[in-house]
Amino acid sequence: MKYLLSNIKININEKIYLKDPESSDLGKRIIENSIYLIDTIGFDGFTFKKLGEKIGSNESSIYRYFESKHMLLVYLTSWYWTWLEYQLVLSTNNIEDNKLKLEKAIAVLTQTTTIDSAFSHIDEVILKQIVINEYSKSYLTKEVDNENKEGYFAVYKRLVNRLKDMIVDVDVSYKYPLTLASTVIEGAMHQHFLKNHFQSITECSQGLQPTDFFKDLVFNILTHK
Amino acid sequence: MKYLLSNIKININEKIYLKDPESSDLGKRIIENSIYLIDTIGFDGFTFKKLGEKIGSNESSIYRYFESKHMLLVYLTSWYWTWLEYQLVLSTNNIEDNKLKLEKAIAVLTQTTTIDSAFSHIDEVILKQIVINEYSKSYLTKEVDNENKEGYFAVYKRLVNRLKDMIVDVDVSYKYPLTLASTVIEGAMHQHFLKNHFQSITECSQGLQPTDFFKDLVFNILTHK
DNA sequence: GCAAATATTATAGTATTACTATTAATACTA
DNA sequence: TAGTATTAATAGTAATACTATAATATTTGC
Repeated sequence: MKYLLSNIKININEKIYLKDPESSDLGKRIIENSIYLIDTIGFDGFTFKKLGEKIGSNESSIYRYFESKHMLLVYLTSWYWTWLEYQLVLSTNNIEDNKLKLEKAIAVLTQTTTIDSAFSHIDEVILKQIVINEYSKSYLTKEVDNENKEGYFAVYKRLVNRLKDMIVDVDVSYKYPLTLASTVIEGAMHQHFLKNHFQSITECSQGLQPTDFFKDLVFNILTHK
Repeated sequence: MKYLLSNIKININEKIYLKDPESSDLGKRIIENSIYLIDTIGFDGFTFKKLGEKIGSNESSIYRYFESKHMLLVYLTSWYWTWLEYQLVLSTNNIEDNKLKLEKAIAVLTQTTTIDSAFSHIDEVILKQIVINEYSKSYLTKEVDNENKEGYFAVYKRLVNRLKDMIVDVDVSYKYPLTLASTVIEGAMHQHFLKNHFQSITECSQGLQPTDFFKDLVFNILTHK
């Protein structure tokens, strides 16, 4: 899979950045190190000034790539969802059996990322942590409707729709395929968070993964129709 | 129910505030108006200075009640979950049939709040909106583990446990009662958000409520065991 | 190989935020 | 009426989230 991916570029909505970070060395350093820095100090404590210090560059240079730290978060999470969509398609592409296909899809979408792919300057494992801890901050804002119109959340919505399609393929009669799909994707992130910080309100742990719960959930809902 | 509640005081963990806002007129004005102001401008844009202007008081006076705006959010959401827990207990108390009881519980926990209760200075309907839009910001922080130890999220966790108990009463054999309970409570908030801002990834709308989806989900999971 | 264009860096500056500290005014209580 | 607690007013601080501008480096096009 690494080999397959190595010449692929993840395309991000051009409205999200001022200058494409993939187009320069500085841009790539911004992306690579913002992932580490946000993971370490959290998005709330993260500033372009601190990032500038970390990469030995200037705050003002970073502003030439992203309008604000909010837009950088939108970029990073869009990148992640695009990458995950790619993983999803690669993993389910040739599966004929609809149930097996859905099972695989749930696994890809709900498990912790362990794959370190061919995108050398991006650490997907840590990026997933950022998505778990910070993604909702990108849309829980007063600007969400405008930003949604600009297409900032398009990839995420497309991913939910892909899962929905696979749910429908398994059971056309099920009344809430979209709601189930969005619940699985968001719910998995939430369970990963609970596993790490509020263990008393989930069975999920090292031994039992969110994936196990969601597979059980979805197939019990669908097959008993 | 209004009558029943009228002499009840919602008790909040004393570590959350510096001075009990229920103990003074200014305190109550802080709570009442912070709810309206956060709903209007969002938690990110909310400041104690703006709140001071709104209530004709001084920024520094508000700081005598709450250490920071973060702690005010923790207070408001703790108040909401305590109030919801009370609603839950009142609504399910005398129901003998475990299935009916669980059904009622899911309804209370996942529906939009329409009840305007006896707590005159707190608008629960708007407070619920704040919980939907801002609650996750109270725990998606680097301080979450310390604050969790201080008991800031205790009511929320207790609520999840109450729902779990009712799930177990309906089906002891089900393997993930806690994960299901936390998924229902958090998932419902998420669906309300999607309904308002990302309608394309949920069937939920004016006609179809998150409650319908979650009742269907839970009873399909449990009864077919 | 050199000028022009572009990218990056450095410096400075601004309004706002999220507070803290201090003092003054007011209200309530013994 | 004095003492105490509460609230208000004012000032100040370090940091944030930027913007603007000039200087320097780097790339590229001919």
